[in-house]
Amino acid sequence: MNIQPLLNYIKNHVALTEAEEAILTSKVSYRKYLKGQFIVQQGDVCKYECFVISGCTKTYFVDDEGQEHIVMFSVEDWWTSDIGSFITQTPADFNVQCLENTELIMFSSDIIEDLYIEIPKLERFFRRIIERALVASQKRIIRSFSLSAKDRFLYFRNQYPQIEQRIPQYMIASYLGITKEFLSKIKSQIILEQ
Amino acid sequence: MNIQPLLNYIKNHVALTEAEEAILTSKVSYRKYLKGQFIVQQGDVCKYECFVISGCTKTYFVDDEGQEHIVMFSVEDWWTSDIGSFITQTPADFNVQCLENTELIMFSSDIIEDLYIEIPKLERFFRRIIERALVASQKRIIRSFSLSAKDRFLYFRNQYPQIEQRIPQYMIASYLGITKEFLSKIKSQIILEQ
DNA sequence: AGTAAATGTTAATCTAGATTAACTTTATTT
DNA sequence: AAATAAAGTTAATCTAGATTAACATTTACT
Repeated sequence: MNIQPLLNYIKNHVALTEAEEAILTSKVSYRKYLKGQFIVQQGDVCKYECFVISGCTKTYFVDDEGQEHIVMFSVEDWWTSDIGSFITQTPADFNVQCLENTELIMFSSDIIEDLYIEIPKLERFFRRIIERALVASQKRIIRSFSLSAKDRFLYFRNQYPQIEQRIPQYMIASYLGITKEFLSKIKSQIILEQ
Repeated sequence: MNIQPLLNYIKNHVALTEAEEAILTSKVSYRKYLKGQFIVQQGDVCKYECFVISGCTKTYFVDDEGQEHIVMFSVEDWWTSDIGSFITQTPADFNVQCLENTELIMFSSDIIEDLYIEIPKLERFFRRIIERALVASQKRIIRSFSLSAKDRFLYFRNQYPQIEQRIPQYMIASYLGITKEFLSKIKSQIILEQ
C-alpha cells in the first residue's frame, strides 16, 4: 500500500507527527480498481471518501431522460466520493467510475469521525479541503452562467491540460454541459482562428 | 445585540456549554445594515463570515459585459460572505448587498481561528456547515445542467416559497440564470397550464 | 491483418432562451 | 393627487447550442 502521496498532500496543509501518521496509516484502507469498475453507484449509500493515488475517475449522474452528466474528474492527488451521500449516509445521486485502473486511499465514514477526535489537526485539514472545494464549486456555477460554451472549454483546457489529454472528448463535452457535436464545432472554430 | 438565533442554530449541530457560549458571544460582533448597503464589495478582501439575524441579502458578481449574476440570497438563519475571499484573504469576486435592513452576527477571520482552537466543537460545527454548503452547491450545478429554466424556477419556488415572496422577480431571474422577460413568459405559461 | 466497437467530425435543421422595444402596473416621492 | 421611478408584461426577431443523421477515424479484440 502506497500511502506516501497522501501524507505529502496532508503535509501541505497541516503538520502531522510520526505517531499521528502511523495512526492515520493504520486506519485508512487501500484499494485498486480496474478500468470501468464503480467506486460508488447512484442509489447506494457512499461509505468512503477516497484520495486518488493513481488513475482517474469520473463522477456523474443520470437524469430522468437517461442523459449522463459528468460533474467532475479526479486524478492523482484529488479526492473522489459522493460527498452528499457520505455525510448524510443517504443514497448517492452520483456514480463514480474508473476511467483507468485506479489506486485509492479510502476513509470510511466510521473511521473518519474517530480520526477527527484522535487527531484534531485532521478535522482542520478536512475543513480546509472542503472550504476549497466549496469555493471551486461556486466559481464553477459562475462560469456556467457567465461564460459561453467556447469560453468554458478554453478555461477547462487552460486549467487542466493534463486531464484534457487523457479523457475522451465526449466526456469533456458532458462535463462542460454541451453535446459532443458542439464541442467538435468549437474545436474546429478555435483551430481556424489561429 | 440579539445573538440568540445564532446560539439556537449552533445547538442544532453541536452542544456548547454556557461558558463556551459566553466566549463565543464575547468574540463575535453584531451590526445593522440598511437596505442598499454593501457588506462586501467585489475587489475588497472579505473580512467576515456573517450569520443573518434578520433581513435579506443578495450575493452577486458583475461579469466582463457588466451583467449582474446573483449567486445566492441569504435570509434569517443563513450565512453570507464571499467565502473564497474570506479563506484566502484575497480580493472578493462577489458583492453582498442588503435587500432589506439587515442584522448580522459577524465572525472576523482573526477571531474565527482563535475560536477553532479555544472551542474545537466550533471547528466541527463549521466543517459541517461547509460540507452542507458544498453539497448544495454541487446539486445546484446538476440542476443548472439537467433542468430547463422552467423546471429550475419550479424547483426554486418549491424550495424557497418565502424568498420568492420578498424578492423582486428580476432578481429571481438573475439567480436562475435567465432574463426577466423569459421568467415572465414562464410564469404566464405556468398559469395557463392550471 | 481484419473486423468490430468506440470515438470524433460535418452539415442541415430545429428550439430554448436572449435581445429589443413598446407598453402596463405597482411603488415611492413630492 | 400628481409625478417619477421601479418592476413586470407581451410580442417580434435573433442566436447559441441541441438534435439528427451520415460519415470518418482511431482503438481494441480475435
